[in-house]
Amino acid sequence: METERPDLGAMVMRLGRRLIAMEEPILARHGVTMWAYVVLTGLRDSPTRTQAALAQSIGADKTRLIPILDDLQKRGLIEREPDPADRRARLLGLTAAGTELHRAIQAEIRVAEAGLLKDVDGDAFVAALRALS
Amino acid sequence: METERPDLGAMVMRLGRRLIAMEEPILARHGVTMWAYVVLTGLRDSPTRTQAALAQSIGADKTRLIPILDDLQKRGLIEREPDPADRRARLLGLTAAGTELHRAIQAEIRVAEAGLLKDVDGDAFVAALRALS
DNA sequence: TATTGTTATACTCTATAACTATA
DNA sequence: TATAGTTATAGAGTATAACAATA
Repeated sequence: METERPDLGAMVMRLGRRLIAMEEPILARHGVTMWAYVVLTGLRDSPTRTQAALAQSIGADKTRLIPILDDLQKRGLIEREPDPADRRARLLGLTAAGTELHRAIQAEIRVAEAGLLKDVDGDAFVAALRALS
Repeated sequence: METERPDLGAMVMRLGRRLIAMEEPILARHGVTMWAYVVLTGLRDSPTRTQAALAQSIGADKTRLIPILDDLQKRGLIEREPDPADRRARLLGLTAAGTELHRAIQAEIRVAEAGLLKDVDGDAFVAALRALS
């Protein structure tokens, strides 16, 4: 039997805001926005794609991606070159610098997450969250 | 030891989007927006307040509240009358109809939530989520 | 003609600033 | 003068529509 509680949605949203507040200083210290970090993560997980496919995989609009990719490319964090086989498409991937930046940021985020999870059964929570998300 | 997994923030955001997608048809069927439902919930949890206090408690701007309150009042779901002791303030509360509408919506949401949680240890997940949020 | 990426535009959401009325 | 609520305005974020290059 379950006691009175807030809606799942309300709790998840509050936790989401808390996590963003936690991550934002880390991202800022490394000079990337949340979306830029999401892009780096997306490219690390699946390095070669068209921009449209990347946009869909991270849940963003393809037009929103463009200034983000422009910036990441200018800073040497991603590669972005026309596909020789179909010059309409752009092959995307992390550079060594991009890979390292992502690794560094994610490492800090993991430390912060561990601090948050230490009061609960973290493994069980993460397992359930993975199944639900 | 923890296996490779997405960031907590990414998973929580995905779950949040999933929950919103789940709730939206329920809310639409009852003719209320997400914010209107949040307002009803806020007033049920703590019936009497100023609009500014309500806004803060639900994490909204006070100016955003106004058209929502206008609509809820016009539909007879909330009471909103000047405080006799300080006529600048508006005393807010649910009407019987508002209480019943909120109850009906929340009941449907709980059913939908149960469907979602049936594949995981729901009680443990909710307990951890409460603690974290 | 269809598709990828891009640019230009419009729309939605949200917050800021200015105003009215009470105190 | 200070505060609650309201209205008007501006800003950020996002999506839609039009365009250029390639297939």
